[in-house]
Amino acid sequence: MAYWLMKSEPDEYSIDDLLRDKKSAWFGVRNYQARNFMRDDMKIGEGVLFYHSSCPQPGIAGIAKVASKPMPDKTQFEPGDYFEPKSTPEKPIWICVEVAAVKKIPLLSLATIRATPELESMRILQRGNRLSITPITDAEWNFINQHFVK
DNA sequence: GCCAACGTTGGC
DNA sequence: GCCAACGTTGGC
Repeated sequence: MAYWLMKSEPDEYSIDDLLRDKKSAWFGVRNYQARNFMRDDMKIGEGVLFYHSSCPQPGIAGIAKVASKPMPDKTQFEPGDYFEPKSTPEKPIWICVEVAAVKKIPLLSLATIRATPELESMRILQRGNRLSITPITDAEWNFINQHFVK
């Protein structure tokens, strides 16, 4: 069992959107490392911290879980921002999973994460980290659930 | 809007 | 395969 943090810009897709939809494909990831986590490592039922990025109040806004096996990201075949000319249905380049809402939590702000010694190991705090999907350790997951999830 | 950090591209 | 140039991310 592993745990994950997934970033989303709330203007694009927020925890409230996921609660409304119950479940959503995590399409639009165009980074190989993040894709590989979805394709190779994420398993149905694993816990996800839903992180709001590029917004006035960045931080962890809710809990979700992995809800499907890996599947082709269909937006790579559609005209628009996510189109990938090198992809074919037989050999899709971009892979995603579905994510299901669990609950919203009181915002665990980036500032609070920074100020919490038990969370200083989190990948999102490390220098230059830009990955939109990062693993979360058991210790980090348990600490956040005990202290910040109601 | 700025800028540090990192990823990707493409010429050689 | 190297590496400079460019693009993107994301906090501030």
